[in-house]
Amino acid sequence: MSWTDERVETLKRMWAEGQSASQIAKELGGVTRNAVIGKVHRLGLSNRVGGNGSRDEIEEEVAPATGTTAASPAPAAPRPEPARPADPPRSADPRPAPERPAPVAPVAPVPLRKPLVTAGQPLPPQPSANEISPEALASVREVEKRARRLTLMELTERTCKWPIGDPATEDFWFCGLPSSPGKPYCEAHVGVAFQPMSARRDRRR
DNA sequence: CCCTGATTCGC
DNA sequence: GCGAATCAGG
Repeated sequence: MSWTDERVETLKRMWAEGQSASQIAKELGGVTRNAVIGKVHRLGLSNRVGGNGSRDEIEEEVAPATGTTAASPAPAAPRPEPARPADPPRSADPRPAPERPAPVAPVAPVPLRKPLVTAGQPLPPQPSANEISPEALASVREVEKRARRLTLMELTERTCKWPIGDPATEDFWFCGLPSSPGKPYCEAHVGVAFQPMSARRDRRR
């Protein structure tokens, strides 16, 4: 595989989206995450800066470094300190605003997520204490106490993706325990997710 | 152990 | 330019 324009484009897009190198490699196929990372660096977009506010330049280039540890006390960065846009803009302002209702914090501490998933159709499995073996149910209850409570983004190919709680509220997370190889759920949840046809024969009436 | 990105260096 | 091997972490 070679880096065609299209593949590079995909790489750039996914990298900008914050996808990991391994995910990108998987998507592209035919390359490893190392290849992706290597390419990312060659493209000069190693610093994953999409819209981050903290601009920390790492412009250190201590040249000498002769064998032993150079005891140079560091050049002491000059730090120009660009300009403090504190509030001088309102230079000749004879009558400052009476009062500011609120300082207004630049960032809301709480995302204020509520209707993340409005009551929709595709509510996942959710065992309805229906026709599930008692032992399997017990196992699930037990396991859910130890669930890792992962968020959607934290799931990987080998974490249990069993949803727990109400998707419409904050009380929602994914099991996250190690999933059975090749299965989407951990052992306990596999037990309730995949039922033999024989075991679930009619109940609809 | 799973994963992440960073770097090196022979090709 | 490429990417496996390796490094350095979480």
